[in-house]
Amino acid sequence: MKIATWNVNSIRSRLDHFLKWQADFKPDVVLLQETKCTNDNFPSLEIEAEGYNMIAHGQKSYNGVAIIARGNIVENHTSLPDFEDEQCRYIEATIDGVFRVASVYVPNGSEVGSDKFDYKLRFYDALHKHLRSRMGEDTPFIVGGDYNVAFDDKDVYDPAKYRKRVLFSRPERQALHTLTNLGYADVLRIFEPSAHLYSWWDYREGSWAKDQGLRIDHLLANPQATDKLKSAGIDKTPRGWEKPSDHTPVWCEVE
DNA sequence: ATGGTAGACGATCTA
Repeated sequence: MKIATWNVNSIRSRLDHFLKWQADFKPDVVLLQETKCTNDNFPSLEIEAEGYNMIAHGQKSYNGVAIIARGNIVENHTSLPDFEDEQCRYIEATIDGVFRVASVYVPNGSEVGSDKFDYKLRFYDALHKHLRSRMGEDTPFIVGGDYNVAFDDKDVYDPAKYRKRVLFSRPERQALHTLTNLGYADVLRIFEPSAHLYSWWDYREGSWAKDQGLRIDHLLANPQATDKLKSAGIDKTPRGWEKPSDHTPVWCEVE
């Protein structure tokens, strides 16, 4: 079973890319971020046409998350518990009653020290508390999304440049690591321990052509899901298409 | 300190 996460930067403007990728890659579960549309405007019929189900939690213009799966989806959260948030950044569901997934779109943070940066850290605190509360459950659980933070130097094309900047500053890395410290695995690194791999390339400065990216999209797995992992990778193909999202899918295969 | 690009939306805001 293949599970992927993808920040599509508007599902409506990326629908052709999504459908092509869906047909080629044949995922069983897809976790989307930055859908940028209300549930009413979500192109559900096209996405469901090939035998998929889906749920979404979206708003006008910004943010928005969704879960697409071949199996039966039962929604259990559309926001982080105990975190007042008008922005649509979290959705969680049970698939076929046997495993759990969540799609998370962590705030970008704008600039270190800004109000948006503070909001990002508070979001991480709420995410940490929620994932902690799920630890110890027997159900396999995979939380995929745009975490807007890179784990380590090898996840950033120029670590020195980003050391004190948003996406790689010390407080952000500490916040991201609190999640793995709970016992959730950074799935990609189980299979690719040392390669320089990225999931996002800025639209500006020809970053894609120069392969100047960051790995800020992650799949985190609880121990029960980690034990079932078979493979993982980053599918760079859609990033090379015309008018792409600035992010590309990150995937894993589980038993 | 600024600008570089993209998307939503209809002037800027967010990333």
